[in-house]
Amino acid sequence: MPELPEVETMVRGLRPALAGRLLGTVKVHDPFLLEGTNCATFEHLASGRKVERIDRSGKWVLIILEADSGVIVIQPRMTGAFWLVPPDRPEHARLTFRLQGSDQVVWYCDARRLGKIRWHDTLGDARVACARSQGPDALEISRDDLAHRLKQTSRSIKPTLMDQKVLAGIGNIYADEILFASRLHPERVASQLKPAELDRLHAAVGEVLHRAVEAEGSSFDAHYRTVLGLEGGFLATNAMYGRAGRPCPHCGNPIVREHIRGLIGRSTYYCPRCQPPRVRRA
DNA sequence: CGGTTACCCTGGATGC
DNA sequence: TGCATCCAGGGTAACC
Repeated sequence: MPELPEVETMVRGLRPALAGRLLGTVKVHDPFLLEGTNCATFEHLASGRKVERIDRSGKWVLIILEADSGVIVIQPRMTGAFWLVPPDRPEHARLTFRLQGSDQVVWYCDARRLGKIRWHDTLGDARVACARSQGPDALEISRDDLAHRLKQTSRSIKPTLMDQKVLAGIGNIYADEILFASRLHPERVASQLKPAELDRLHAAVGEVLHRAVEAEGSSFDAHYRTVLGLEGGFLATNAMYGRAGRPCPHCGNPIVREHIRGLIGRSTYYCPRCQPPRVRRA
């Protein structure tokens, strides 16, 4: 469930706790999440290093160590989360960062163990790994780059927006909000959007994601919390996600929940009146 | 090769 | 009350 706004909230919360700090012991509690290296190697490489800064790439968290001595990349995927507050080890803790000269501990927890933890020797290696599986960040992509990328596929617009190789950061919740704000049906063919529709879509990507970052993301159950354990506020004000049968905030007609073509097993919420499958005649 | 589907994993909600 | 089933969905692999 962490999409771009939730991961951005994690990164902003981690910065004051980790940036510029010297790591003490780093401990992996669950080797299942670790890819490309073993626990002993990872712990040896990371422990005792100074954190230079925390970055985000799409839905990934990058913990960049000083003097290009390594990068820890964490993909929270569905249920990964960071915790600063609990003094004792929380449930589902998979990775622990202790800090030198402090009692502060940063926990990475992941109930469903879908998340991934990777070590990269250099920032260059980490950037290559990001670029291999992610397109431009959704908050940075230009209108023309987005338009060009959507032209390349005959898929529906919703699964295309959620394809991290097209642009990085959008998942199921924000795809629905963005398409509502753009007045586009989720099954519109990505390559057939008109220039005016591409304008609306590009504006909506930035507008919706910025609004969600301001609200510190979305929480619909205990899985996602900010690093202080607080709920994100986005779902208190959102238009579509989780609101089947309730009135569309624009036209008042009931919001529909469906499984759309190309996205089996995931719910899509939209307004059939405001988001018609084809362009209405003017 | 592009598009679609199955599967990974676990906890909470729902159904009988 | 208890057990089985379903559902959440990010991402990748395998499939057609």
